[in-house]
Amino acid sequence: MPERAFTAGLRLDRVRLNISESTVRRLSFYLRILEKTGDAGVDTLSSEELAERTGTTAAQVRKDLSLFGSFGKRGLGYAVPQLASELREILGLDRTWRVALVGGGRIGSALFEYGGFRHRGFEIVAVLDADPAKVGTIWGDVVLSDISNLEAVLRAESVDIVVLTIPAEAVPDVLDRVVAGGVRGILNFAPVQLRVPSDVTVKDVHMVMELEALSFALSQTGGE
Amino acid sequence: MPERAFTAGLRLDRVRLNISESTVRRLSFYLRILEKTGDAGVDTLSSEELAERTGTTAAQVRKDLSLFGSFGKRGLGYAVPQLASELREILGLDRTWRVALVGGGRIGSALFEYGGFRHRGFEIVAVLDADPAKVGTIWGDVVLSDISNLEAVLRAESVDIVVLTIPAEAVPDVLDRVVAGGVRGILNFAPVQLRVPSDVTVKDVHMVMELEALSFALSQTGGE
DNA sequence: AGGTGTGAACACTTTCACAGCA
DNA sequence: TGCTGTGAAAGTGTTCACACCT
Repeated sequence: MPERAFTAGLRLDRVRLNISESTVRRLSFYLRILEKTGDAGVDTLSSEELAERTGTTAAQVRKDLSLFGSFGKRGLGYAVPQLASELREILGLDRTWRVALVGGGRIGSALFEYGGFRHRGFEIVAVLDADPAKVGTIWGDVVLSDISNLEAVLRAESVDIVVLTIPAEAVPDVLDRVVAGGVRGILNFAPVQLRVPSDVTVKDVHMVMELEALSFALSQTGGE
Repeated sequence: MPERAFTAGLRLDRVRLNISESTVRRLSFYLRILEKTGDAGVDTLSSEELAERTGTTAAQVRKDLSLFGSFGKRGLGYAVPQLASELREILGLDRTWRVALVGGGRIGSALFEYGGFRHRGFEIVAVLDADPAKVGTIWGDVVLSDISNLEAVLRAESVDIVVLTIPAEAVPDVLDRVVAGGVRGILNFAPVQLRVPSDVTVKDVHMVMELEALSFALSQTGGE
């Protein structure tokens, strides 16, 4: 792995440091804003401006960034393209990730159709489902595989990340085989707790739970 | 030692108390587990068992529940149907919520197709889009409306919650009109920060940011 | 004995406030 | 002067440990 002398010390720190979930989510948001303002021809942004556009505070922005290095210029702010490039490297977005979609049902096909993943470097290289009627159908430039070949497909395609959109009942069996297939990152849409080895990272997207949280919030304020 | 008021006052406290995001998300998860185990014929669950199934700790479960009342029986645990019913009431799920889907593009139509919302009491009563070619098309039992009628449709259908699946550029204008339409809950899929009055609640679903968080996690451990 | 409810301790995150540099 | 980078303070959320009840 190539190292740059300039930031070499910081690079090493970051594996030891415990970077919080919330910090990472904000970094991703900062990057989005930087790309957007960069396209608009702006070449410098202050922590204050970044904070305003991402709904946080200037101090928070500076703290988040300072965990990884000193990217700003005092009195000026941050150089947009440079910081964007740093963030891409920090987030591991300076490469393409190979993604398998496990579950070709409604959510699965929706995510595939959506297409927003590919633009940001997440390429769907395989789609799998248990339904024999779906196996062999063409999805974009991918042929849907039988989930019984899960491990083999994951290894053959060098899959880094699995997007899991199967029903809750199917999870225990499929999850074991995803892990056995060497995958260490899972984006989970099934409304169950995934139990995985500590070297596997899971991020959950639970839309219904978010709706229920809205329901809670509306009930609170509405009842006053 | 100061004497505490008897538990009768807790219901009232709950509007004043600040319940954290994470607590609400866990409550929603507890409810799911309770419904699942209830269907399986189990009628008592300990905090330990609930914790195990939701990926948290027994102390956390008890703390979360104790914010709203004393629902358990010492030495026994929690009665499944009773606690489920309490949680539904706490979360405001003892009613139906009227939802409008604003944005009939890929994500929007995917969410509509998905159908998982209706089962949990979130009924989609309107779909809106700016594309003239889509206006008038039939979505289930709903006719897609022109987004230029947004406020009127929201009021006519007594919409409680908007699911926002429009492109980032369209957000500022549409958001103002959603708020003007009297909606106080928004499930946002657009990758921008929504600025809303304090009586409006927003929950974000940012799938690409979750993928980027996975990318970060994989880059960290992979480099060691 | 067994498991809840809860104050107190602890850990983590955010905000403050200001030194230091362009 | 303007804005970053960062220790210290404040605030929030989680875990511990045990009294208490069935």
